[in-house]
Amino acid sequence: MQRFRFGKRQRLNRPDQFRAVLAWRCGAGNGRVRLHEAPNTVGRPRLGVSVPKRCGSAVVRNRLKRLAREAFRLEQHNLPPDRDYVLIFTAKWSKKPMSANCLPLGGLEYHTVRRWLRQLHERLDERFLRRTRGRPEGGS
RNA sequence: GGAGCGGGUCGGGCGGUCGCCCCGCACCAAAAACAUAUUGUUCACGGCAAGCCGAUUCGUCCAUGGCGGGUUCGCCGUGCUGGACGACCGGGCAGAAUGGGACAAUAUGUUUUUGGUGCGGGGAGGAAAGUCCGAGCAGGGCAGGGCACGGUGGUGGUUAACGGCCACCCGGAGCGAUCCGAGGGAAAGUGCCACAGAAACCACACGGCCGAUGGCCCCACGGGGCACAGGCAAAGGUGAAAUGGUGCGGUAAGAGCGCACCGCGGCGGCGGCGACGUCGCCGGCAGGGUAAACCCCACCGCCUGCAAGACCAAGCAAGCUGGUCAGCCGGCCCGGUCAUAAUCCAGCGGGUAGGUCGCUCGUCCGUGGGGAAAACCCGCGGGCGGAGCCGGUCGGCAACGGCCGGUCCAGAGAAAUGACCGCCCCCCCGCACCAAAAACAUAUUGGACACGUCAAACCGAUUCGCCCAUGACGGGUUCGCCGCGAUGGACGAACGGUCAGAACGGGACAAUAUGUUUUUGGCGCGGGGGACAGAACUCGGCUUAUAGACCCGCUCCGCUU
RNA sequence: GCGGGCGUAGCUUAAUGGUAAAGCCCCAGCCUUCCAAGCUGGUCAUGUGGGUUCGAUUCCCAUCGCCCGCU
Repeated sequence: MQRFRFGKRQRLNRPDQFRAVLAWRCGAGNGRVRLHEAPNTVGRPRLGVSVPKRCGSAVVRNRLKRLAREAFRLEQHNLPPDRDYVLIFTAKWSKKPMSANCLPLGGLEYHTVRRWLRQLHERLDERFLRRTRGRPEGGS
């Protein structure tokens, strides 16, 4: 029976970890979020979420991070375990549905974020494997 | 019932599954430390009886002689030599035995850390927000005064403190409940007041009025004229604002010149802690606005901020240059302090970007355990403090304070409170049903009504038409008659009456029934919505955002009793 | 977290408390065979809400938005 947990050891905690993932330069985005991947040697997939301040107020940013964590928690067994992931929210969200150039937060659910995560990972997977074979001892 | 004012409380609830952060307990795994045991290695680590030996030392006894002194000649004292015994010391027994230490390995136990599993407990707000004030706390080596600068600004109180809060005063808004007010000083000084206006604070210039009085002229002696002296400050369109306002008197014209009321100022009495109020008297006005312009007065204020600061680990280069009448409290001065640079200050260059504490009530005492320990850790009990929260009570109009009791349980650090489902609650929309009310339509019944209709026939002091008879009277005439008209009668039409009201029709309105629509309420189904907003060292306030729900007190208006 | 600063036409900037200015842009007209340039005229603003004042872009308070510095 698979457990769907997401503790502190499954997250990226330090700024240099984030920088290492982004320096691998393997990412894709869909206009609302970006996903980056990089190999690790820990033996479990790890996620780091980055929500910049332009996404909205503190309530909005907390909401986005919780949705991302919930999506990763339920999707983690479908992802390759030897990688680090960084999910970056890029669009501007708002609680008010009528705001200009803001996406409404009300209709966003974790299913949507989970679907984005899966689609972006499928787009990245082939590129990731090619780069890993290219430099087999790269991640020293 | 409607409209409104003030204050307070809450900020969806219950259940299930999965998940996050912190704390405690238990178990498992790993690592480290410590303790114990065993084994091994090692150590210029320690000790070892009796018997034996000895060129150690001491004591007792015996023997012998020497020396010195005394002598009662018996001997006494002292030392040396030899022997025996005893004690001590050294050697030896005596080491590859034994004890101890260090190190290593193994086993067991304990503790700590990390990870995992299970159980239990706790886990966002009234504003956590904005960062507008005030404090605690920390640092600036020591840390004070003045100036400058900044803030506040009715009075009294409250508080750790505040620009907060409470009560009162004054001014303004409102019918009112209530609300709003940076609300000291313009007679200390400076500045500004556009345009308009005679003039914006400076004289009363400009523009005016009068000419009573004096002067001049004329004269019919009643007076009139001139505007020279002189008097006056009322009118002067403007403006936000113009040297008190209105009215009456008064005058040559006028004027607080006089009076009344209002405003203003001064003095005094009374009430109040006070701001101030009130009463009386006096002054006749003593001179614009602006201090959220500079300023004056009173009071308050060091600066920096938990990314403060302390410790540990790692790393780098105790590097270079300059400074010393400096620098250290920064804008200035005084006072204070360090004392010439490894140490202080500034600049350049180099390294780190990890962890623990601060930090989530604090502190003290007693006791038990661990411990070398007064340190420190754990458990239990109690006390004290706190500007925390809740309740009660007392004082106070209140803010608030005193006392008593209970409670003090978020603590992350790329940053925890979430996701899904079900039921319930509140609001909105749609549909269906039920009930009530209203409107409309239809039907039936009743039906106010100064609403309308009614034939034929009959009647008529009505009107008209036509016919007949008579032809007054007037006019014309071709003398045949014509025209107009009166009267009477017949006929026809109209009009009025009778018939004819308890008839017929219309019909406000009322009742009943049915249907439609609307509104309200209830119930059911479906759909949508439930705000503002996320702790980051901690408190006290303020400000701002906020769907709604509930409670309390009060005001005004309308209706009913 | 703390400390500063700024919001004026579509854009860039002015403006002692007294009619909000200029350049570019846009629109219309003139000129030109047409375009450009030029000329003439016009439209368009003090972030928002209060307060002080006779009068606020300016002074004060609150609020919203943006920028910068410490780190």
